[in-house]
Amino acid sequence: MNDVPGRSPTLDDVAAHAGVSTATVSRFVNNPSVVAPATADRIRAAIAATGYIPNLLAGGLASSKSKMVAVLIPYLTDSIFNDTIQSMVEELSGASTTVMLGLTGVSARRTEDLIRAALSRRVDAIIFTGPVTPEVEAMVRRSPALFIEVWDLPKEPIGLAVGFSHEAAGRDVARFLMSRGYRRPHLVTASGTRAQMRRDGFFAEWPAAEGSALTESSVEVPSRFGHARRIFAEIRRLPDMPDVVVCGSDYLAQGIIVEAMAAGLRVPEDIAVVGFGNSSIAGEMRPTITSVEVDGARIAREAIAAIRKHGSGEPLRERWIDVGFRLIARESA
Amino acid sequence: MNDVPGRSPTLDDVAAHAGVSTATVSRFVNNPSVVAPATADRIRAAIAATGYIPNLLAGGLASSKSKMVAVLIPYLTDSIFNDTIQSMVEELSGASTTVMLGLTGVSARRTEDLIRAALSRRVDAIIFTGPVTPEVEAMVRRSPALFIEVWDLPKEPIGLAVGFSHEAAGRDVARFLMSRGYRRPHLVTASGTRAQMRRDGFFAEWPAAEGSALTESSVEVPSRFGHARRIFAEIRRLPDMPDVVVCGSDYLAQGIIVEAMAAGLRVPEDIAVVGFGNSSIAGEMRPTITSVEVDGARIAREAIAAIRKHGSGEPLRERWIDVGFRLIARESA
DNA sequence: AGGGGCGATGATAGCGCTTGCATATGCATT
DNA sequence: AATGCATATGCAAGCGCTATCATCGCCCCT
Repeated sequence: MNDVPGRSPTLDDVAAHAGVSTATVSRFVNNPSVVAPATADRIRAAIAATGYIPNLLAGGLASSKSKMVAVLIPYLTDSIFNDTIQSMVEELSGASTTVMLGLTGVSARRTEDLIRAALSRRVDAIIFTGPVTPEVEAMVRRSPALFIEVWDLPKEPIGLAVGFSHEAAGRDVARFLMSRGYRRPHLVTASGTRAQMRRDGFFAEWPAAEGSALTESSVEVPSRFGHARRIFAEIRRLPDMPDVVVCGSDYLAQGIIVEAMAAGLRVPEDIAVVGFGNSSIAGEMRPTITSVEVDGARIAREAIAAIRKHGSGEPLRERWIDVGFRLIARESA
Repeated sequence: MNDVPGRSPTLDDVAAHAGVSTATVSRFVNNPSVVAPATADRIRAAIAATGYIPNLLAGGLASSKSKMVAVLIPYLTDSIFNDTIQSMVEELSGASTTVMLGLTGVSARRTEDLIRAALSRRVDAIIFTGPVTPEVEAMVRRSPALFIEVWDLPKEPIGLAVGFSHEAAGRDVARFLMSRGYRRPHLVTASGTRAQMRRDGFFAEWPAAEGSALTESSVEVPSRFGHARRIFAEIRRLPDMPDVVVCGSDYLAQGIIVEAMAAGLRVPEDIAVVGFGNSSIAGEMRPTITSVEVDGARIAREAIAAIRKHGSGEPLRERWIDVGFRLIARESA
């Protein structure tokens, strides 16, 4: 099957086999419609006969575009981004771009290493979520790669930001709970910046009205199911039980519900719960979980549309794309 | 900061700046210890001054090794592999290899495309899980990339297999449940091959003893939390209630527990539940979930050790690495 | 019939790095 | 002093593509 067993076939092999120049084969590979139909057929046959697989390292070097984008997120496990990543990877693969995945954790050092690695591969874009250190900013600014911050809308994005206002989301949740008559919310906030912003929004909106009280506790990022035991224990020790627990993720919300039920409480009658992210489980849990929906797929699409534009030389017109969010009231609150 | 603003600095720029040849800089970058300390210092300074970032496309082309490995899995969301992937990506990044992530879904077509894409990047290895079609096998066999099938131990691995016997795992669960006195198990099997193997193992082991009955239902892969409603409804319609539900993932097990509790049943007294994979939630759920632990981190380590060996020219001695599994009895069964 | 334009193809100079080979230097050995 | 052998560095030929420019027919228009 393989004409030259020792080494993998190259463009030259295909060209020789098809009786055309390498340039023509290259053109065919990148855009079949520019070669004459008859030639195309011969090349196609030659490719099949030789078992040719393009070498994108060489291609990328020559064209200085890698058709590769880096996706850098903090965690994979139980992560609120999972749905977004899933769509992102699907969309990108569909557009025949390779996804380089990096897990930054909370370490700035690691983030830097990953950015450097991405830049080393001359990625077309870096999709990033998390705090940007000055070092990272410096590296990224002088590179031609498009830098896309997702899930948030920083005041001064380096490249493009695709996300929503966490502060506004926090406010919305506060208003919703007030309107439902809750008076004693307990916030569980993860140490990450975005969660803090939602918390601040909530606090800003919550009225210091009579009979209303606001308590809180914190967890390490990410807001996981497993944190629920400790948090619930903390809540029970509070002098006055809160009437609703506001969580940083649906997983944590799920955990709180499980704990509450194990303690013999009813949700939402005895204690209500609000999640965040509208993960698939939110609608599947019993009771179903009131949550804030973020359109992860849309974030993915917008990011990729921007990458495509940027790739074809078009300058980006906007610096922020606000995809908004939507509070979905379900059974848990 | 950047000496030549228009284009990103190359090895030549650094070499000129440090007053050495490009070869020396290249050697320094790849293995600092081979250049004289004084030279090393000058080069280090030159790199800092120019803001040089190596171009791995060029490097890979020249050395025909990309320091990149492809990780191809079916899903990300709620996936039983999440922990494995997490460790895999961490380990790989630590070894300064880039991870190319591909989501195959259940489509053979897509799998092929992803394998082709990986091969196009001249990845050093492909870490794969899922069924291997003849087309994929053909492509992979003629490439120098190491092909590692994880999570399973196929009879004839193409390259290396790192996993465990699903059939044995199924048998173990069966024996465990018998010993605990369960008599009416209900199996929930996902349509994937590995889940089928566990099921077959379970069936082979389960005795057709008197008073014992075996029922089953099936779900699409992956075995998700969300399937629980339908499955539980199915179970309730059974003429005789099973005494234990055996699930293909801890997420599904979690879902069954939630459904059972919502229906007013006690777990495990009224109905017991067994999960699979020992995801973090297994030990955190209430009740904690009896599950089969698979050492995902070990799979990751073994795979990466093999890649490193393969990279340094050593031939692989073994074709299978059995990491085993361990049934962890907890509260749910 | 001549010229212009266009579509299809070929020739070829890099893209930025690695690496085998050659060279140079220093030091221990005879 | 002559020899040998590490060790440190330079030279230069590619790695397999892409993209620019040039060439060649061929058809259409005047």
